[in-house]
Amino acid sequence: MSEVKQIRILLVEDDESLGFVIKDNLEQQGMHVVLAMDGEVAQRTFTPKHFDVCVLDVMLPKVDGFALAEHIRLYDKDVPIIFLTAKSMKEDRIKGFKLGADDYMVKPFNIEELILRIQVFLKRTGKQQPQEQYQIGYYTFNVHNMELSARDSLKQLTRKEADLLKLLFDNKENMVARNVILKQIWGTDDYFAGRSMDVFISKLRKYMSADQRIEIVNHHGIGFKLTIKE
Amino acid sequence: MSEVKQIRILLVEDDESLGFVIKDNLEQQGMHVVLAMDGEVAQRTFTPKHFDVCVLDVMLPKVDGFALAEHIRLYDKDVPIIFLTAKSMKEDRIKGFKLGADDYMVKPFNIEELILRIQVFLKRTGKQQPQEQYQIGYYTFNVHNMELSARDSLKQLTRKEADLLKLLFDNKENMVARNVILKQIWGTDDYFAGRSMDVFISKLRKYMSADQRIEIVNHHGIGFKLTIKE
DNA sequence: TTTACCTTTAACAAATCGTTAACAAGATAT
DNA sequence: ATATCTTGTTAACGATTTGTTAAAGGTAAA
Repeated sequence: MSEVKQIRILLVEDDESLGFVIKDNLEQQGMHVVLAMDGEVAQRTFTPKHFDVCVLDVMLPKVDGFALAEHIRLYDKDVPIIFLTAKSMKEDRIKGFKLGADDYMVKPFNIEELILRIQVFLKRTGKQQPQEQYQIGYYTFNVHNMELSARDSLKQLTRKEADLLKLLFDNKENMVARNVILKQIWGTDDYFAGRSMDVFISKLRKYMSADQRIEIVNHHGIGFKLTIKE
Repeated sequence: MSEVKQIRILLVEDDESLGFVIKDNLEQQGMHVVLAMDGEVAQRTFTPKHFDVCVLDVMLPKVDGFALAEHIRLYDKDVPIIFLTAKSMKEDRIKGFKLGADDYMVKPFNIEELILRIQVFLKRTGKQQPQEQYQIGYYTFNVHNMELSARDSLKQLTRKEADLLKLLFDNKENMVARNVILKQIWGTDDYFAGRSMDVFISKLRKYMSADQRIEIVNHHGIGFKLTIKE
């Protein structure tokens, strides 16, 4: 089938917290994100043929988004550019499109929509997002499809099962505290959420019981740890 | 819609069964395929300006693929040539590329990838395929006409049915989230759009129910996945 | 306007998931 | 050692989601 490389995004955003929120979200999608906080740094960071999509704030210190886009276009006339702008002024929009902006989002925007638009470009340029596939013992865990497959079996996980397994795997060989799991996946860490979690741990153990090397161990009063022997 | 000429492919392959498999697949894409079983026949068959892409097996009886390429290049220095080669020998590749092979594939290869590479050439040379045709089990789905046809039947799909089927097929074997489908096709993801989508899913299932291998599976609260077994 | 066709809404059945309950088994502290 | 708290496991419940068919609503062509 087609090649699957990690998608690389250049994100230029001077608002630190927003920048990190976007970065986090895109990384959860399996993309690699380089975040630049001002236009000057971005200009130095940009390398032709390196990024698959650029996301630029319009208002930036030192070198603004439009100038940056011009710079990028000099070196790469194809890379999709998405502008982020605080106002919906038509002139901005037109100016942006003249410089070869391919899309444009008005703040505040929905991050899921940004992800969607990026994916549209990736598809258009024939690129594909890698699917996160974890190897757990002899199981393969496809995060996106929430499928846990072995040589002969395929178990469709539910959302919570998949979230929990991913969290444990992301911290494999390390203890994950009960309340960390609970807050992250259940949003609360009251008694019942805790019991619910225990039920899910039990389910995951059962699903993976065919591979003796995989263990979800409990530390009394602390939390759980996913270990894979050898 | 404007009239678009049918794409013509010259396929030279001495392995009869492989030849027919490739021919079938390309024809399902709406291309016209002339299959020659040896280099000599191919040489007589080739007419300048007639074919849009040539696909040549390297090892052929009588006149081999490289000699054939030389012959073709004499008369048409632009037509893209793709070599099929059983071995990945370096000398083979170098010899081929010098004679103007534009791409090559090592057997055994994925037919979908061959189709993809042909499409790259068609795009590059400004030619377009008259119509996208997808193979879904034993159905053929013509995106432009929105027709879903089997050996004996032909079902005219509506716009939404066709959009939905295309979206699912573009992500076949992968889960497509409900809200992704909804935003992309319905433009909104409110409750009623969701119910409407469920109705369309039900319709598509019914249309394709004759082929047991095709399944549109639901993952509770997540989305749908089109799978084609085998 | 009528007609034909497509999409949405409604209505009800069926399936699924997360939570809770209930009880057993471990672990820890007293 | 034993009382208390935590965890393991199974099953049942209830809420939500989905499957499906039919009716209603919309829209564009005749």
